[in-house]
Amino acid sequence: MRVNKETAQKNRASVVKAAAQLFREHGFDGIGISSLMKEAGLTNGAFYKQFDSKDSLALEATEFALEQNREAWRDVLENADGTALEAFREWYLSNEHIRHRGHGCAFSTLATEAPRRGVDTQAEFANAIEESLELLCGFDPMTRAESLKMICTLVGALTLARAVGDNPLKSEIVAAVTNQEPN
Amino acid sequence: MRVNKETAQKNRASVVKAAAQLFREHGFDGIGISSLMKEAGLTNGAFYKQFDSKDSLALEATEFALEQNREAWRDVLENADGTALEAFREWYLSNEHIRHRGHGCAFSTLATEAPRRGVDTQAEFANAIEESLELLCGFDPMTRAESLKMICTLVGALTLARAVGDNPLKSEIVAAVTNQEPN
DNA sequence: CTTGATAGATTATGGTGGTAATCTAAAATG
DNA sequence: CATTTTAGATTACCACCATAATCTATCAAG
Repeated sequence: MRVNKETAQKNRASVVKAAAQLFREHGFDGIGISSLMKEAGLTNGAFYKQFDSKDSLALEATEFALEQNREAWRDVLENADGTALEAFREWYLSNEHIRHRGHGCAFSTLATEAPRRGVDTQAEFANAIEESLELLCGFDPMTRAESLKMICTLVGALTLARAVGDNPLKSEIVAAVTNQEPN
Repeated sequence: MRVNKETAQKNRASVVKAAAQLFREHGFDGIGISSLMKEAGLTNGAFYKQFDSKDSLALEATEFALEQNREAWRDVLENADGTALEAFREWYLSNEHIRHRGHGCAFSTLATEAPRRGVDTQAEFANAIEESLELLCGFDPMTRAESLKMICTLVGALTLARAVGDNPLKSEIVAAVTNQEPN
């Protein structure tokens, strides 16, 4: 049945949000439209009234996840207790973040999908990295290159820490990158 | 028709090899058994005479890819022209490597799949990282932590460089991590 | 208040995926 | 050489998937 324009907008947004989470958890090919819609509280049929195709949703969901990223980064950097950089590193490699892929850094979870997808997705990634980079540069006296390198290190560390399961290497990776003793 | 044991072994190996490539390119969910078998020069039906399931092949293919990794690393480190470390970094972030996901570093291409797969896969990852780490430590005067951090940086850089397509950020990422001027 | 438009539900549809049964011809066994 | 075994080919099966048609009830416009 029809719903008012406001509800329709909200529903659409909730699909994008659910997709942004589930794609990060399962990959684009790891989750289907029906599961996606169910998670958003809707059914199959509503999908094509809002989106052209799964691919088009994938692009939107990627944008959304990358935007969430930037907001989270800004939030952590702005509300840091000690130095912004230290706080950021520790938040980024916290056990919480390692555990929750669906709400975590989209660089780690979606970057490997980008090369298989279209140039639009890749442009989104480039754009998001650029903005995140500028954000980071603004908060600490680092050159662009230094900041960029730090992003690479953190993304690699998060990805690998997740890949080893509960192996001791996980703590060792975190420690090596945050310059602390492994626990 | 039946083939001799030697040929059967070779065929099996070629399936694992093809899988190791195609999984890196398309992800585990991005490629099907039939495509896999065709790439190996066989047909659908032969698959279940050699493997229990797609999942079991995924595990073997991951092992294989990770083993290829270690060999490639050793090769580059041993036959370096200048310092082993420099040569390694440059090889790792070469345009060749960035371009060819199917034959490139499995840390970058398969690590995000590991958390969704079983503990076996994760243990394989931990093992492979450990061995690669020891390899690296042996070649240059770096602590374990330093080597581990370097691996994270390189994996992150490769992954992100691939994600941005042909955007200028690609060269910038490579430059930032290899400490050279962006071209 | 009537009427046309439409978001979402229900229900197809065609294709593909993993898996398995059957067939076949060659290899292994004795 | 006769028999049994089996790797691979052919074909089938069932589930699931992306997509689409149809139905329905509400919204929006007049």
